[in-house]
Amino acid sequence: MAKPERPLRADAARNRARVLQVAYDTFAAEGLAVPIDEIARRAGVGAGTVYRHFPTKEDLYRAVVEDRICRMVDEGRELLATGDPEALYAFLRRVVLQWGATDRGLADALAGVGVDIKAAMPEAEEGFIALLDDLVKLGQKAGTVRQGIVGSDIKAILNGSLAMQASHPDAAARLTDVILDGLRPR
Amino acid sequence: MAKPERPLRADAARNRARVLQVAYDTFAAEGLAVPIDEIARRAGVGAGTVYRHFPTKEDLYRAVVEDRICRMVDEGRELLATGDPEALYAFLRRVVLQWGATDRGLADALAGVGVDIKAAMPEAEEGFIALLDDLVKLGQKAGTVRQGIVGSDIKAILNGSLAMQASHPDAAARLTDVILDGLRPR
Amino acid sequence: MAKPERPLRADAARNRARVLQVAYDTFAAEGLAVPIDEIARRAGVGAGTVYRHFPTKEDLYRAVVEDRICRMVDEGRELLATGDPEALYAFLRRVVLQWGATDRGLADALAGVGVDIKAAMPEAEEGFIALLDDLVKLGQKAGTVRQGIVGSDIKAILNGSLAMQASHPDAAARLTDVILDGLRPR
Amino acid sequence: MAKPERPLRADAARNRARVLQVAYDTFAAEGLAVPIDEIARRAGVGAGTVYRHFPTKEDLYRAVVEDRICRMVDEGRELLATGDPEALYAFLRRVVLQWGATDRGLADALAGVGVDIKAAMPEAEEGFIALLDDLVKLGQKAGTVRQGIVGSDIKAILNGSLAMQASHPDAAARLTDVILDGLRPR
DNA sequence: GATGAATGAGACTTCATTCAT
DNA sequence: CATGAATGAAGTCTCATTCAT
Repeated sequence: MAKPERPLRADAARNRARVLQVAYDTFAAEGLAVPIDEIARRAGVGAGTVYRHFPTKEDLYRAVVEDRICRMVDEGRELLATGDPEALYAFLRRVVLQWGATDRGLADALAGVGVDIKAAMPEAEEGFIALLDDLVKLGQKAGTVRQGIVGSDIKAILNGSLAMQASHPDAAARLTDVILDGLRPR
Repeated sequence: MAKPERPLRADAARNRARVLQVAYDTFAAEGLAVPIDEIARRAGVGAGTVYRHFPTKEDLYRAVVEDRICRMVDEGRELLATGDPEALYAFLRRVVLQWGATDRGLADALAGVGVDIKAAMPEAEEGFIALLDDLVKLGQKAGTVRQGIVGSDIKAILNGSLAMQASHPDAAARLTDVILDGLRPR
Repeated sequence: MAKPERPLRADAARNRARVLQVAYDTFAAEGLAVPIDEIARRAGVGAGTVYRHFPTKEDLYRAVVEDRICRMVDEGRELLATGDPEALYAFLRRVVLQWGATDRGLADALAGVGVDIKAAMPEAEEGFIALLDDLVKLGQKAGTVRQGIVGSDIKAILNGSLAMQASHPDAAARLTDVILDGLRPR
Repeated sequence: MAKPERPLRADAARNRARVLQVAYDTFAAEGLAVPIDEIARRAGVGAGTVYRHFPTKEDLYRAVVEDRICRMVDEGRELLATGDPEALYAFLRRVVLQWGATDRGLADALAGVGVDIKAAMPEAEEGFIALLDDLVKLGQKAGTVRQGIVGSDIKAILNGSLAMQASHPDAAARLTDVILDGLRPR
């Protein structure tokens, strides 16, 4: 996928991957305010190298988010493949409680803080919405999800749940179930 | 009430109120990243004047948020006084849809972005939680709110709902109802 | 002395004196970096009142220093009147050890930091030099001060001794005697 | 010597040296109140460059002072090596009259204005005191320096002499000899 | 005359981005 | 290509001085 353009020299690819990983860890742990120099330092490269791969800070952040979303989608696809009527709920719980707990950047990204996903990464956004659509339909067919709900609604609710988890981590598990209850047919 | 201390000179009070109003509008519209100088400019005062009233940027933000929370609490108290078993839901809908729609700073504040409300404004926080407790109990007595929920849970869910409204304003009305449905007894 | 111009209303005179006293204490204790607002606050007056009496911060500082120098001269005159051949040394010891220990502003002033005494307060400067001249002559007549020394030399050495006292207060008493020994005939 | 760490790129070393030189000249000529921006401008670099090499203004000042002190110590060591019983006096005269005449920052630094040498640069301070100790002992052995004096006393007296030179440059040569006379045995 | 609020220039510092090595 | 030094535009905050009350 992406745009191979030119296969990138081996060391360059290694650097790119390392920067991406470090940026992910750092944004997740400390938010978007971390200077690029700091990320470069932690990745063991010069600031210039970061800028070679990601021309602006926003580009770097976007790449991090895109990577995250793709991983989320991968996990969701696996759950979908099981055919479990509870797959949607299992997916949302996992994202909120496991990812959200360690990844402040993810919540921000989904909420549109720092980057407009839809505009910046239409493909990732589409894939994500498509997954949610599929999970919703699976549930609706099995009667575990109320009618009238679509994939983008789930994304909105996921946003909210992540924000809730970020601000009230202790109550998040219980309250996520409360919120998800609202998605079930009465 | 509050702290009379000294009634503040007429011009000072005028400027303080204007700065607070401008800061509110500006934070609401553009988030926390706006420079103090810009707020001063819009308020038609020198930067020094802002700093006289609010020694640090956080102090200003805190004052804005405190003001907002107090207004929210006032509205909530009115709804509570009607004794309507739906008062909790009416309150949350109003906060999310009417306030949240124009007030990005409010969502940030409740989510703890930029200021730790509980630490910075314990009184405002307490009053808010107390209101939510009362609204919850009213609903529980009338059977419109499920057992096991407490005021701070509502605050967490409100946070989430505001984040949701911020990122998906078009679907917010419908989805807020979905979320609130989760609070009702099954 | 000074310029009576108009005898100053009683309350104004009181304010002026209070500001001067507070400014002296504050500069002595904390140096010249203290804001005028702080001095006004400690004096229990508005900043505007300070500026009415002392149009600039330098004017205030100058007045403080002039006042100090006058007091120094008064003490020196008393010692001179005793006719004691050691009067010069007694005077210098007292100024360095007793005044210098509590009055950083004095050392700064004599050293020309913050204000040029000779230019700003020619009268005070002249009176001070005249005193030193008299003390030197008294000592020279009695054979306790070497020839070739004049009043302004003493002022220079006093400056140095005050600087020494400021930076090494513990050794100042002993070392002041060492320095003063250099003034005695061999 | 020093800390090789990494040899610093050629251009960086050049800029660092230039900033240090300009800072030295500027502090010497105009005191510590000069803004960093002004030093950057005179050095022909951006303010950020100054901050890269010297993270705070104090760091810059400290580096300037440390450099000065090291040069002083070097000169003193040379004089010591001659074994001349007058070495201490020659050293002090040279520092006061040649250095002090053009270097107000040096006097300030030794006096502890703006930076606490002992705390900030313990090595430089120790080396300086050790040199003075050696010079004193050389003189005491030869009978040119009175007993009971130690290196730190000389530092205190040097401080004073520099202050004297700063405020009364014309009389400094003569009066320095007077002060130094006090150090000789009677 | 006194007050203290307002002013606004300017200090220190940070950091996204560029570019010489 | 990688490096990391240089840049310079902001940002926050301070304070001498002025001026409306």
